[in-house]
Amino acid sequence: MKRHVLIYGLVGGILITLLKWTEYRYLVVEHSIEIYGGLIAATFAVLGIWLGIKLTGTRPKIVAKEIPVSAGPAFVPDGSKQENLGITRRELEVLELIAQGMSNREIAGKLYVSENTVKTHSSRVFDKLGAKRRTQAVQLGKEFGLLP
Amino acid sequence: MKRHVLIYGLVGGILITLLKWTEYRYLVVEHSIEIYGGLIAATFAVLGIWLGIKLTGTRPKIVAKEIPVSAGPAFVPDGSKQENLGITRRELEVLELIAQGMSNREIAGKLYVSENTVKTHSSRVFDKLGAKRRTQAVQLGKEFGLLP
DNA sequence: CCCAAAATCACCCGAAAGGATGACGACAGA
DNA sequence: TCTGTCGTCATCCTTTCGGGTGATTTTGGG
Repeated sequence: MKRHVLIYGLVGGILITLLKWTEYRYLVVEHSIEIYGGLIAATFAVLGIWLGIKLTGTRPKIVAKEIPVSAGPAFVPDGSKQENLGITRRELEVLELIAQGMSNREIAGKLYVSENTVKTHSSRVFDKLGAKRRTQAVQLGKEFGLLP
Repeated sequence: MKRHVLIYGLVGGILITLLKWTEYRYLVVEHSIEIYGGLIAATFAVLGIWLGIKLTGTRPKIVAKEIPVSAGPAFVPDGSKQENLGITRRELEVLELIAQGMSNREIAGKLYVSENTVKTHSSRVFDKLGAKRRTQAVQLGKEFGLLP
């Protein structure tokens, strides 16, 4: 900032010297006073504008700009975990429906199979997950990345 | 922006008129030319600075500012939802433990109460959530923002 | 074609969960 | 002080779950 003021003063000095010279050169001319004034006005106006821009332009106003970032992680089922746990498609399917709060009977209806079938699937998936209850199976399923 | 240029022109006109007047008034005085020039210089310098500031000040530089936003979801329990559903502290507490996959017996042990007490709490919270099963209660609890 | 894995279904039994109801003490607010 | 809510516990009964076992059918890969 000090640099600008210094430059401004310097340029001012040079201008004054210059004007002093033009003064003696054009004072004889009629209406030279208007030309002289206009010149000074124009010069200092430009100079002022430049100074003004310099004074404020280098200090950018900080504007908070909200950036959405990521809203939904977009769940992707962990196929590798599913594999090394030996969980089959059907079993995972049943687990998902369990996680949605459905009963064995409801799941059986949705999958067009008997309730007993659902029970075997769920029993197996509980075994593989190491769960004793369906709520625990859901919890573990999420931890393993099998469920959203 | 156009307004500023207009004001600038107007002030300029007034200044010129003013200077025209001072010209005839002080031209007789020795060295009035220097005073005159200085006056114009100062005036237009100030004017220029003002214009420069106006020209740049209203155009704030946009600086991207990353705002954490997500990263850690940092779950906050929805107290209002809990209230307008009429769910008490204890009931929510039981619901949370259910969501972690615990059995009624385990919950009873953890809370130092009888299993029957846990069953009443869970029954009540199921009622208030409109759930028929504990897995469904967990699912609904998450949807209502009561659980992480 | 054959085999292994997967999916299907059945039956039994015990454990867990859930519904309904009643009761009692603590505590806060009217 | 009276009342309502909350938390606690119990009992009875039904439903759902989960474990165990066995069996049949489908299906995909060698």
